[in-house]
Amino acid sequence: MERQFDAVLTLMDSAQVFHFQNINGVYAAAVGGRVLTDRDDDPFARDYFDDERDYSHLLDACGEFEIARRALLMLPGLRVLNQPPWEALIQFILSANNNVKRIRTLVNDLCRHYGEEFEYDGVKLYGFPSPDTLSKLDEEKLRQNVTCGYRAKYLIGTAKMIKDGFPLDFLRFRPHEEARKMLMTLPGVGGKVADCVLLFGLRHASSFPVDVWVERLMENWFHISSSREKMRLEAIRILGSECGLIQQALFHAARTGLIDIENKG
DNA sequence: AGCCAGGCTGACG
DNA sequence: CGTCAGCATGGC
Repeated sequence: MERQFDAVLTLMDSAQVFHFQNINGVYAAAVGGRVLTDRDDDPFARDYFDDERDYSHLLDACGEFEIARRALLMLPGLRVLNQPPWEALIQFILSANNNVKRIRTLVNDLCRHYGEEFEYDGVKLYGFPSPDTLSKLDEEKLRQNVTCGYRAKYLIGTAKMIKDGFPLDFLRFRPHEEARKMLMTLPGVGGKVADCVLLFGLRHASSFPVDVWVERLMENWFHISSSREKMRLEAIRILGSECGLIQQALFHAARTGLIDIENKG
């Protein structure tokens, strides 16, 4: 039962999730209170890996966005994950103003210190700490164990709000922009982080995160040198209801140099 | 050495 | 509404 998705690209290199490991050629992590590998074929796994979705028609949605078509063609095995919302939220609070390598370090340190321990093929795996666990941490100790700097108070503050009843999972069923505004009331969650949580955790495929790479790409290829917010709305308008899936190809191609973001050669 | 990284917050126009 | 300094840390 081979999947058509590229496990290395999606789980290791795409910066949607940061705690997967290569264990003797199997890609594994603790997800949703269990061990999950790219070989699993149960309902949870199929949902997480977005197996049911048809990605082939995304090319048709690119419209005037020629560079998006190119990015998609270069990355046929890239999938957008359906992560547990809390896991996406924590990872992308840590992502703010950090590079991918360092995000991976922070996420793994957080899980190793405070998450539940699992094992796969003799290797220990760690899940994400619960909101309850995180909300009780001392900020100084957290910063000692996980060198996340000023983000420590965001993690703890957000965990407290979740524990106090913030309806995180429910936002999956609310309209995109309403869910986005709600997320932005959490400490450490601005527009960009909210968009990533919507896309990777809350199944809002119409979410279009604009980070520094996508911003540069849109400036140079569309001469839209405006705010990230305007870029976001413009991308949604052009690319439509699954623009987030296209965004992942654009982001990865831009960040890794697969496409040249500097000049429109 | 110094700029940059999947930005956010609060202050100030 | 928009702009902007400050922020922790480490990669390159």
